Amino acid sequence: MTIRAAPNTFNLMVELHFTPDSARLDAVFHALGDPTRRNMLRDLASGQRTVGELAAPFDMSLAAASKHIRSLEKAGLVRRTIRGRTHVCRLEPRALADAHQWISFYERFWNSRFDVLEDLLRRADTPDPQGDEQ
Amino acid sequence: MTIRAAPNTFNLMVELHFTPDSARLDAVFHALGDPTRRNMLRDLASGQRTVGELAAPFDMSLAAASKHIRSLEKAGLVRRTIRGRTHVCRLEPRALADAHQWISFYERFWNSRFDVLEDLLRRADTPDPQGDEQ
DNA sequence: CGGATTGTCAACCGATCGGTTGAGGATTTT
DNA sequence: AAAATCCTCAACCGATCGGTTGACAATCCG
Repeated sequence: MTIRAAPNTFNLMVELHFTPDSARLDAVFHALGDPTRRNMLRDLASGQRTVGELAAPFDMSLAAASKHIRSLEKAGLVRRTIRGRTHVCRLEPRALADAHQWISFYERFWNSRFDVLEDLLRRADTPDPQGDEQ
Repeated sequence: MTIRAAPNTFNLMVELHFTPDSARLDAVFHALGDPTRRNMLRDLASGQRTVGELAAPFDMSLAAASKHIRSLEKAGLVRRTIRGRTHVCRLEPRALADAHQWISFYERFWNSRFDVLEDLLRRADTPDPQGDEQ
């Protein structure tokens, strides 16, 4: 009889090439991939908003907007506090910072003074078989 | 008889609250919202890769990986040049820069020394009706 | 030529997405 | 108590997503 680690969520995620980090980024980028939700975030940058206020600018049912907000919440981009019958939403910048940082890894590829050189280097590491392109 | 602007794609997009800019961000964030595609970008940061090389690390068919690459391409995150029978992919940093810049708008919400003050100010612009929270 | 190699395409599948409607819970207002 | 307000929930719908398989186009190699 061998001692085996009990299967758990974390092992599963590792096995499937997921990390908690990756799962969060999935949710954040997915949330950002919709213009309605991006507009809601813009709105929240000016201050807290109720669900109704967030929904107002959009030509859709309140239920639909509510789902968008829920998705923002799931991604950690928005926090909600219930005050009586109204739900007040605030921007939660941490998740945005995470996404920002992830993208920052690639910053050197667009804002370095050595753009051209770097590009050449990146191309060079697969030797060019002197063929025509296209 | 009135002179009316001929309907065109741009007008349609404006009317529907889309801008070309927004559509691009949709594609970019959507592409980034999948761990397979993010891993592919990481790979491309080390140099150009063929479709086969990009697909190799993943436990999925080549056709599936090919679709991911296509989605990265559609988002402008990757450029492809066909060289004989192999397709060589390179990172295209501009789209990433756009996404990065979009998120940067919110930078003040996470890295300012006035985090707490700003938060108070954002909360303050909707007057607090002295009620209990939750 | 014939056979690998590289990659796309089209059809299909189940799951998720983004929207709707209707019902109703909870709270506030009258 | 009754009505209005704020919002969620559940069921449903068509479209898109992420994967599969099989066929095949194109190129390289023997």
